[in-house]
Amino acid sequence: MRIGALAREAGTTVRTVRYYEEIGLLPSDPREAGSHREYGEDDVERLRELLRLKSLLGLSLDELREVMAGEAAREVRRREWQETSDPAERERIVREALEQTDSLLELVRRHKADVESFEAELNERRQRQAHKLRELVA
Amino acid sequence: MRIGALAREAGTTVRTVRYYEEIGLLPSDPREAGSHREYGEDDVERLRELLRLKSLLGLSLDELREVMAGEAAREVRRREWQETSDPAERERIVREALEQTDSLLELVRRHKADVESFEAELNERRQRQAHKLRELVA
DNA sequence: TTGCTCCTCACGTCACGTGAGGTGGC
DNA sequence: TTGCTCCTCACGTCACGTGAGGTGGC
Repeated sequence: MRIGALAREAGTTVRTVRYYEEIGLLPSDPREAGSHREYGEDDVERLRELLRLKSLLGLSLDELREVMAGEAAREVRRREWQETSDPAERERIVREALEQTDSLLELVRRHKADVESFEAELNERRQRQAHKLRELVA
Repeated sequence: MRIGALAREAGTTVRTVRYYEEIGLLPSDPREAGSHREYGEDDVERLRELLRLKSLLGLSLDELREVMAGEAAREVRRREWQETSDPAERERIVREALEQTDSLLELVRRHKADVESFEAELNERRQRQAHKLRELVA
């Protein structure tokens, strides 16, 4: 899969993918200078998650880098998982993955709470306006 | 109220206020060159609303300008309201205000739906991980 | 061979941050 | 008079957009 396909699948532009690689948000396995980049399905997923965290929660690329420290660890965990069959090891890996998911959920819920409080404020405003309208029509 | 107080009250910086004035998001009543800007309580409210629409929904300043066409109209409505006592006129004004509030609510609800669908996806991921953990421990 | 996509500079833009140097009001 | 805040340039930065000019793969 080349860069154009990746960008299309993830819903962004080729330039954004190159920029994310430049600043280290996406992996840049060493290529011959001028040769094409190659990507897989997990790159699509990773990029999609980055884009959603950015557009929905408004995180900066620096903040994304911190969150993605967890995401990079996620891939490492997958590989470790394949390489071990020790149940104790596997349990540790799953517990780490759970922690990462929980911290993302925390972020999303906090943001949702802010959105809901704004929504509530607008609803009150609507109530007042509707009330005023009823007064006038009555 | 001067620019520093306005920025503090609204939770932003002096530079941002000046920039918003420069691009026409905040009013720039003509001053003598070099003299101080003056603001009131409604400027605080307007700025707060701008900042929330930007940070929560991720709107660009161009998009804010469109939304604020409605907000500017809101102030105009307030003045019109004071100047008329004709019930038909007043009814029209309130109906316009309601429409503006409803369109903001639409924006907020759409965004909230996106956030909730991301939250749901993370919750599913959490479920799968918790399930895997139970398998390992059992 | 012809299109389409890819590559690397490199300058432009949006939304401000951050001094530089100077002036106004309690 | 001394601080603090204000003012206007103006250059810097972050997260890309947008060509310019050239190369690679079906």
